Amino acid sequence: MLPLTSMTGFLLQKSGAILLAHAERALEARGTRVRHFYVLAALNDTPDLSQHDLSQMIGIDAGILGSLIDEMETDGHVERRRNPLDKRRYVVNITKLGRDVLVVLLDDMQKIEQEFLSSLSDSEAGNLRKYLERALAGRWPEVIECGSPGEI
Amino acid sequence: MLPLTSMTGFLLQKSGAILLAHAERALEARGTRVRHFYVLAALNDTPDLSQHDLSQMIGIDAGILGSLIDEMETDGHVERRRNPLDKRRYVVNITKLGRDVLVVLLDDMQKIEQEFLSSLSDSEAGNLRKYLERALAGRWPEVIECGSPGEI
DNA sequence: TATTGTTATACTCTATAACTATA
DNA sequence: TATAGTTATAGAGTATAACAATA
Repeated sequence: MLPLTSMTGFLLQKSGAILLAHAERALEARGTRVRHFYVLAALNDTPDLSQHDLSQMIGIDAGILGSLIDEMETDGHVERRRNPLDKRRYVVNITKLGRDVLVVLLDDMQKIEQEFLSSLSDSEAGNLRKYLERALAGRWPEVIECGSPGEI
Repeated sequence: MLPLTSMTGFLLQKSGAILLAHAERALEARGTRVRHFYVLAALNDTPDLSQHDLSQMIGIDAGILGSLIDEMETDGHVERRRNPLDKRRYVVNITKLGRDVLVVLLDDMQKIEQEFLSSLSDSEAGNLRKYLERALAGRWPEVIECGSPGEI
C-alpha cells in the first residue's frame, strides 16, 4: 500500500494548507489576509460583480463576505452601489487605491508561490497548473450566470 | 495579469479544500472523519509512533490528537502503551480491527481521489503526485527523529 | 531545564436561521 | 414564492497556557 505521505489527495490537501499558511503569514505583515487578496484579484478580473456572485467565485460565505466588503469599502479599496436593474444587488468594483494595493499583494503572493514551487522547473510548474485547472474544471469556481439580471 | 482562477496557489488551495470536503462527506456515512483515516494510515506505515511524532507527521494539534486517540482506543482501532525507554511517551499502534477499518476507508479515499482526478490520464496523475511530493519535500511531514529516545 | 502528554480555557471561525427589501 | 444582502447566534474548531510526570 502506498504510504499516506505519497497519496495524491493527502499531498494536495497539505500543499494547499501549507501554501495558504505561508501566504497568511506573509500578508499579516501588511495587515491583510489572503481573502482580501482574493476579493481584489477577482474584482480586478471581473468588474460589476454582485456580492453573491463574488462569494461563489472565491468560495467565501456570503455573510463573511458582507463584513469583509464593509471593511474594504471603509479602507477605500472597493466601492459598491446598488444595481439599478435589480435593486437587491450591489455592484462591487475595485478602486484605484485597491488596484495599487493589489499590485503589492500580488507581488507577495507570487513570491510565496514561486518559493513553494522552487523545486519544479518552469515547464513542470506550468504542467502542475494545467493539471489543477483540469481537475477543478466544472467544480470551481461555481458557475456565474453571466446572463442573470445582475448584469448591467 | 493571470486571472486569480489560474494562479497555481489559488488552484492548489481550492483543490485541497474541495478534495477534503468530498472526503469528509464520504466518510461521514461511516461515522468517521478524514483525520481518523490519517491516523490509521500513518500507524499502518510506521509502527510504534509516539503521539508527539504522530501529531507532527499528519499535522494535527497534539491536544486534538490526544482526544482522537482516546476515542480510537475505545473503539479498538488503536492501542497504546508506555514506551519503556521513555516513560513520558506512548507507543501507539494500529490493531487488527483498525487495519480492517483502514481497508474500507482507504477504498473510500481512493475512489474520491480517482474521481477528483478523473480528467487526468494515469501518467498525468502520476506527474501531479511527483510534483507535489517534490514541492513538499522538506516541508512535510516534519522530520521524525528516528534515532530519538522514542525508538524501541 | 526540557519534553511528552493532558486538560481547561479563550478565541476564532463557520454555519444557520431570521429578517428586510426587492424581484 | 424566490433571491440579495445583513445580522445575530450557536456550534465547531483551534490555539494557548498551565500542569504532572519524566528525562
